Amino acid sequence: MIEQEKISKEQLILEAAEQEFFIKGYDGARTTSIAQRAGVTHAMLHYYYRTKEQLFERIIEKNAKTIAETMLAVMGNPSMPIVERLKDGISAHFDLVATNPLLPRFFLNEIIARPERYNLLYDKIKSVAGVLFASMQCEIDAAAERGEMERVDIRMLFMSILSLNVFPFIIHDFAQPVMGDLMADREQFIQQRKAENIETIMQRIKKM
Amino acid sequence: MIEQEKISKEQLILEAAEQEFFIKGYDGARTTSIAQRAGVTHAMLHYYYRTKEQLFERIIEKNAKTIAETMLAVMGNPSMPIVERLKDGISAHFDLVATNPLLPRFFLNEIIARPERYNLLYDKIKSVAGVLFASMQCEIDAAAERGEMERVDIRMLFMSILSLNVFPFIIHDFAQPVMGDLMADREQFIQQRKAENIETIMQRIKKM
DNA sequence: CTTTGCATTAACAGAATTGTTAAATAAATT
DNA sequence: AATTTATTTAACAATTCTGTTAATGCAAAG
Repeated sequence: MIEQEKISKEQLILEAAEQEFFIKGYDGARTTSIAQRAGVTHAMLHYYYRTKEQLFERIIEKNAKTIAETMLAVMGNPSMPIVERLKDGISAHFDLVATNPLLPRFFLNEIIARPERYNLLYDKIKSVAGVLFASMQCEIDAAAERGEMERVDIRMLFMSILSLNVFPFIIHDFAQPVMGDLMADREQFIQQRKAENIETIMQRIKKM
Repeated sequence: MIEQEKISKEQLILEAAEQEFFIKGYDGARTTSIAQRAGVTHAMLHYYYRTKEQLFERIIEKNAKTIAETMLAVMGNPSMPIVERLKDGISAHFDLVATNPLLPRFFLNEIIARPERYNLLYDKIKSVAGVLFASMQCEIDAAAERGEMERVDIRMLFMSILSLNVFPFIIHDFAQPVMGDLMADREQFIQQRKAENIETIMQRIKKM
């Protein structure tokens, strides 16, 4: 035999489940449909993952790290001066979202439908965010004092960056036919969009 | 008897359904749960609306006008000079989203899960958008020529405005505990956020 | 007051979906 | 090879959810 393409059925099921859950959400996904997509009987799905619930947990686990990384990425490289740091943060965050374009909508929907489920991840984000916001606000205030940038509220800026970086991927499929040729070449559009977001935030914090 | 608070059961069911569908989506909503929320037996729901499907259609119909209006609002008042018009558009759009904060996420989720369902509304938006983009791009180019603003692509600008105006409402519940006191007073936060979005876009199109 | 039509309820039927099990097969271990 | 362990299948059980129906109540019109 050939050096088998030994992608185990267990793995196939996991990948099929991710696709299904990302597009249809927990409630919309069907275990039979996941199994079909993976090319196995649905009894196999239950054999490996017992319940739909537990299979879903595995998908969450698998992506929790990416979610946390993505959130952190917005903060940029702490060793850079603040303006460069912000630029770096926007860019790194945008790239991570672009690599996992379905993740934010999925995760937001799930956390809205069942907030209690995500207390672990959530508490972590909350505590880390508080500290990072405080330290970055400090740097911004200092830079503003030196006349290097506008004094702005980091939390508002953060919300703007998230909005600009995430929302275009949420409306991607909806917007594509409306935008003429703008989004025809995905790679090109993504690069343009990234530049646009950086430009927009840089203008916002520019000393007036 | 008193001049009865004659909110018909039919109406109660419709309102309960809207809440349920907006939060949980079509798949997550349960007809029994909607009936319970409305304080009627679930047979009543079927008596008035026949199927879950048809009840859902009614919710879509009821909100289609708002959706269309909201999309149009971004374009602002055509009789104003372009820079003022953009400012007006952002403001009007933001207000509409703030009044219907759950609508965008609901609608986007539904259109992503079942695109074929919304061809009517969709085609309309598509044809209108093409014309409006073209005419606004014209005005922008002319204003840029006169040195009144940066020359920008209206479609990119549009996407930025949508992102800034819609996304904060999508992450509202998630962000609130993370943001310290910033979002404690809803009304105040909404006003601040609106100002922030206008400022961000105005800076973006300012002549450099 | 009785007939007509709408509103309401409870009980039930059907379908879809998740989950189980026992038997069969294959793979690995001794 | 014999034994054990893991994988796979098909059939089925249980539950949940949607939708129906037939009986009952109730209010207005004649």
